[in-house]
Amino acid sequence: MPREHKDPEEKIRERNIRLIIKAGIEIFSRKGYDGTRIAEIAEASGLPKANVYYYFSSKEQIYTAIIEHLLEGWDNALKYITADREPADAFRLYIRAKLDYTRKNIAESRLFASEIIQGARFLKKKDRQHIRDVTDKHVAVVEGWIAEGKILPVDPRHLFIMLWASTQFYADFEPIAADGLKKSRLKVEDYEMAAKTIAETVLRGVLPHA
Amino acid sequence: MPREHKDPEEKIRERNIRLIIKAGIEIFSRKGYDGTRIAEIAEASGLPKANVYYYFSSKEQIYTAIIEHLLEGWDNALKYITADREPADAFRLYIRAKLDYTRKNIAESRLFASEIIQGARFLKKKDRQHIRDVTDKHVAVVEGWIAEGKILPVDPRHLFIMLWASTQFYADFEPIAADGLKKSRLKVEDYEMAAKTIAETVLRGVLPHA
DNA sequence: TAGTAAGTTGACACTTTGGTCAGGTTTTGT
DNA sequence: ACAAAACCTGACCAAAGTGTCAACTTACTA
Repeated sequence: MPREHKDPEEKIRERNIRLIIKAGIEIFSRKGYDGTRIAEIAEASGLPKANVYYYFSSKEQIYTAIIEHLLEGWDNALKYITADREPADAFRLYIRAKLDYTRKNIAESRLFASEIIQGARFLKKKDRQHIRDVTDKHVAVVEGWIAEGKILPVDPRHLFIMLWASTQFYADFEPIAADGLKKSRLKVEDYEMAAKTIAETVLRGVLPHA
Repeated sequence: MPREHKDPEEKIRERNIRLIIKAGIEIFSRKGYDGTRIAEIAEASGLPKANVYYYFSSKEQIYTAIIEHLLEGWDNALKYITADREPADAFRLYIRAKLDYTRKNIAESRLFASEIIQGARFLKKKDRQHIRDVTDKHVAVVEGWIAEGKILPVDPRHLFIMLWASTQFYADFEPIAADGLKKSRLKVEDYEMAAKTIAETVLRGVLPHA
């Protein structure tokens, strides 16, 4: 067990932890929790295994640190659904931001997906609660729009699941998405086309008249 | 290595293989490939580990047998997109069938998702080709509908990804879907509501006038 | 610049795991 | 009933995995 350190802002410490987290994201995302070996994280981060254990007392601690870390980044893409925007703009921004974020953070996305598929074993209660709170807020906004007649009456929760699922898919299931698009790998243009298709379809699906 | 057997329809063999596959689906889906231990599959299937190895020569062989097995079942839900149907009916049937299949085969769905997230390491070339072929066929049908003016010009490939992603999500990411819906677990009604929302939204999104 | 805190690491202990095997029992065909 | 084929399994490896530790080096501080 590593000793308690005093914790001013240290240089070496920060750098090494960053390296470990970065390597961890990459490897956990490809191998899942159980499939990942600390030795591999050590190698990928350029540190000897024992040094990894100097900073983290267990595999689980590395993993949960990563989960914590990626949940922070998540929130940013989800801030576009606000009542003062027009629904069309809000959804378009949301879809683009989400696709952009997942494209630039594919490993994190997959790691999170892996964690959920395997039953959210290490996702803390407070983190799940946070996700629920954010969802509730967005749902309330959509319900407001429905009440104002700005969008058609559609179940907001299922609607968000649709958006989340559709945007997430390109990163999490890239091999299948690429096969479906007849590409060998996805490029930026594919993500742009995805944003366009999802936005157009969903907007026509929820906006009145049109 | 197990010897070659003559292979008439055997009773014991079939039963044991079925038990192993069944247990394997359950455990591989929860733990991923690397996280699964043969001993656990053995225990869950009620057979001693050595007996499992009597029927399968390696962990990988069990795993690929399962993948093969679930891809067969997959095709059935995907047969509803045919040119002689009206688009609205075809999409509705497709969405319902897909959600139904995933709901009744959650473990398989997750296993497949796990496999893809981890880079489709064991998905054979021919299986990927098969998926591509089926997609191509469906894409052609949708393109036909577009040419006839029966649906709006939308990228068929991204459209199918949207549908696949949305339907898949409820099974693969059940904890998150449940959180999003403010339920502790998903029930049949939730899947029905999902089908309704997805179908309504997408249909309004791709059908003309409406 | 001396002393202490922080960081580093090879080697090791212990456990788990995939896979093997030799010899046993049951089933099947004749 | 007999032999052959199919089936079963406890005991056993070698490899790989997690986590530990004592001794060493480097970095900071007064």
